[in-house]
Amino acid sequence: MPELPEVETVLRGLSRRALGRKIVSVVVHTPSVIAGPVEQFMHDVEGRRFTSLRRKGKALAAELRAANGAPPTHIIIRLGMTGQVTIVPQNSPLQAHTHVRFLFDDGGEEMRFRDPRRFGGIRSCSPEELERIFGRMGPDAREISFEQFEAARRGRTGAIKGWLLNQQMLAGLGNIYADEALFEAHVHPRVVAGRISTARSRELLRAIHKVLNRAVKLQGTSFRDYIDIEGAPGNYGVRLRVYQRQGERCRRCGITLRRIIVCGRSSHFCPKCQPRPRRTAAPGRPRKTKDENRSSEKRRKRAASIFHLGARAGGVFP
DNA sequence: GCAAGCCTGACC
DNA sequence: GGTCAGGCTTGC
Repeated sequence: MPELPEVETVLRGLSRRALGRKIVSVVVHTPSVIAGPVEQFMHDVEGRRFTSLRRKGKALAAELRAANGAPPTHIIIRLGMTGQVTIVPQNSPLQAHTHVRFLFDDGGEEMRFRDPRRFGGIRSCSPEELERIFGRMGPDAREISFEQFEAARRGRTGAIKGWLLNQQMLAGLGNIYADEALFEAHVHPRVVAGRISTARSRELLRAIHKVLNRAVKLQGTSFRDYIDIEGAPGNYGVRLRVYQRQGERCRRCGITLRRIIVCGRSSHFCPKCQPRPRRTAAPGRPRKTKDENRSSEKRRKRAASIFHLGARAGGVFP
């Protein structure tokens, strides 16, 4: 799954292969993956050149500039669970679930956004909107200082696992690296975030940085769908210690690894290396189920909402 | 049936 | 305000 290291790998690939190139036209096969009006998106992108790339957490942003000196626009790409960005010849066969194509003016190539599960999406925005969206996220997980980490963690009553996955606390961890870092730091996923000792917390942040840095070096983990810009898988898979290894032996102590659900997410851990705390986060109560039918309207709203674009920020409640 | 990221909304 | 279940999607 694309988490911080996978997005970083895509960014590095794009800076080699897309930076400086001009997009002559955009083909949108699946409008619902674009947040906001498609015409606006095409207008913001066509005829502009990739001038810089940024990443925060799992979000990738590209700055686009026109030749006439108009203010720059940005596109933000979220890969979701199965998103892929590749650069291929324009005549290469179109794979199923290819949603958007950005045609370059030189060399007969194009950038493609493909996403079978459609949890990802793309939007265009102004520099100000980009700052607003990035500003809503916590510090990037690779850059967060221990002081920032502690300030965000203090007083939290939920499980550490859910806290690590909350992008407003720190941005970039998903299920794989959250589990790997918790194992590395000997922390049980159900420990109450705010009750971790300062010493242990320091270990945890060190583990997060270690796991992420190593994964960046190995160009990410390809669990199912992830590939880089050239279509190559990541190499961190062989380094996984707990993720999806339930039933297998812990490489550290030999005991059988387990899988439990914490905050609705599968969590893989070693019962011996990550002992269960005496006090755990209280599980949430069962909620009423919503009896709503799926609709294209709902899908459109969701595409907008993953970038905070929907009714809340857009029109109805400005 | 399960996996995932990330939103909304129901609860405290 | 914090916390977390539910739901979206589709291939395995």
